[in-house]
Amino acid sequence: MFRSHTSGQLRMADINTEVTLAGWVQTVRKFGSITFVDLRDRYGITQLLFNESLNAALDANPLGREFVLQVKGKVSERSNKNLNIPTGEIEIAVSSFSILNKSITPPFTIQDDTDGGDELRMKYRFLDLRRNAVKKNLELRYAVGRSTRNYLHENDFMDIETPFLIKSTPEGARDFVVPSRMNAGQFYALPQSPQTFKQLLMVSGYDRYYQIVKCFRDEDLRADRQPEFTQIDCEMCFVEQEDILQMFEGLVRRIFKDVKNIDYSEIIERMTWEEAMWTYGNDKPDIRFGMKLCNLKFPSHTFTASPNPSEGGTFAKTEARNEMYKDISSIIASDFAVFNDAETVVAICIPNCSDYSRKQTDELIEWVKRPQIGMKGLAFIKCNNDGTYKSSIDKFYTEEQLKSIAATCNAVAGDLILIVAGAEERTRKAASDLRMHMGTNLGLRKADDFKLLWVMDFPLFEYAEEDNRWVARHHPFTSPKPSDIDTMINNNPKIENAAEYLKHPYANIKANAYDMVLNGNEIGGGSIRIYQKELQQKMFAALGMDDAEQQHKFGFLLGAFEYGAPPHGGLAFGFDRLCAILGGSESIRDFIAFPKNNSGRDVMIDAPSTIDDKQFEELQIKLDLKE
RNA sequence: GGGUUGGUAGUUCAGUUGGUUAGAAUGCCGCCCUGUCACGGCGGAGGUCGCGGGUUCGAGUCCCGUCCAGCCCGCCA
Repeated sequence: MFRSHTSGQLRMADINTEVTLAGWVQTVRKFGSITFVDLRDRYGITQLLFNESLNAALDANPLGREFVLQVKGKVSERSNKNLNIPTGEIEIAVSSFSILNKSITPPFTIQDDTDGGDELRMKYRFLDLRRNAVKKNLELRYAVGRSTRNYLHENDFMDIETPFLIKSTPEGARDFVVPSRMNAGQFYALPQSPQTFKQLLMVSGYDRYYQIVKCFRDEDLRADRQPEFTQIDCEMCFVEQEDILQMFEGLVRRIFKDVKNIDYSEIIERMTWEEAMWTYGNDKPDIRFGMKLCNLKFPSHTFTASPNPSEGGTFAKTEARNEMYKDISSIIASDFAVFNDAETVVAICIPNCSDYSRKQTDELIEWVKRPQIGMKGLAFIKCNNDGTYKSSIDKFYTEEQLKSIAATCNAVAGDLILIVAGAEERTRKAASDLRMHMGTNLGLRKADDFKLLWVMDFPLFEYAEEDNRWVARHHPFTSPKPSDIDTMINNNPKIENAAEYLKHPYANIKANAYDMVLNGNEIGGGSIRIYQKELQQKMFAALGMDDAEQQHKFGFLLGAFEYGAPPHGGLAFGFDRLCAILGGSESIRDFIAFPKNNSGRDVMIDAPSTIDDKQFEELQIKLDLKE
């Protein structure tokens, strides 16, 4: 028996028990003739006391950090207690010890506040994982997974594995490919998601499926994006959108309860994509704080009629909306060339910031001028507490006009209005980025404050400029809104005038698709799928696939749809990201045991790497790298 | 593909206007210490200033190139 107890287990009640512990040496504190050692394992730290009688043995077998140590001894009450740790009232009076293995000096300290930098920690990830801080994240991940499995199991979902070696269908993200030895010159692809397999499982009648599953995408990385990542992948049949939303609201509430002990009982807000873009400039808005966008000028065709579930009616018919904004539009249309030439002018009202100094406003101007934001500048209006206005556009607008702009922005005395102007898409995004930036600056984005949101009714198609064609915004299996099916069937997808693609009927087709958003992060997304062969073919055709290509890429799916495919839909959560947000982190890396770095490298095992000539021979592949 | 920040002791960092022998903390090694728990005290070792080139009497510092890492944009159905 290596150990009778763990290092996190023993308490006052265990006094005088003879125990055997095994673990790693955290620290050695020598006091002449007595020595204290902190012994660490996954469960905690227990102090060991080596008294005078063991000095000769310790001299012969000196201990060092991270040595693997086994000790026998008696649990004793400490004369000086450390109430900061659970085992702090006791210690082990060691009677004998054995060094099970030595360690060289670790390159960084195995502590919560380690001195190790990211690069080093990743190279020695096996040591980093010994740290409490990382262990806690993996424990949280395990808890989220357990909670998920329990909930889905209780709701009759069945966990079914799907293959990793599948067919490359480069629609959307870039595939990772794997050469086939037995089929020389041919390649498997690793799945970007089990999408088509879970749909086939629906055809097979497994009406509630789930899988916590690895997915692979060969795209550039970010703090919250890894080339291999994990999804909670779910699909149901005989359901409408509402059934799915309800089911997975339930899952998220359960996870909050199980993992964070939070009763998330409030209604989860719903917002159309158009509303999100109009009021937040972003399809995954952080609704923990206000500072919504104030649209002062905009292209009249944007965000046309769109149902708004939260108001039970229409968001704003184009004409009615344009009428509503007529007055402010005419004020904005002054002599100020920047606003006059701009397609879009958007303001954000920052509460209680009218006292910003020149330096602070200059910093914001520099911030929006960075290439990542790409604005030419930033105008501001300070709504002073004395009722006057001080702005960077005083030359172009009268006090009365500034007052009207401020009123449109719902600004009150003490507020600071920031205004960006330019091309619609970029400006809206810049306004959104600025809003998030200010939210962070003002401390309105607290890691322990959680706000869920559904964003719904996404556009079905997106325009791909480089190919001058439509691409599926979600994926090509997403169904259009029933009311838009005719538009899709009766119109030619061909785009005659690339500059005016927004006027093509396809630009306004909405999808039965929904994203779940948590604190400004997309944590899950899904859709009601197409289940009729004809509509699916129409969809593929809309994306520019002829019959032959459809058969080559998705013949299996079209074929399956001929054998009684049920109506179905589903959703997938980004498991890593969900864990990171619940853990209060922006980066998912610390919630993955062995993550890759920014360049997609595993610096610990040094992958990817070259392969042997013999392997190339077996694959019948010759390496000929392009310049 | 682009932007940006960084790379100096095992580690985390400082290093002024270009100027003597590149510093601190921590870790490591040695000695001392019977109640520490961030133990303490004394002493010691430890540097290809990422790499290459240039400017200069002189470069960690300035310039050019390059590699690596972090963050972001593009990309990510």
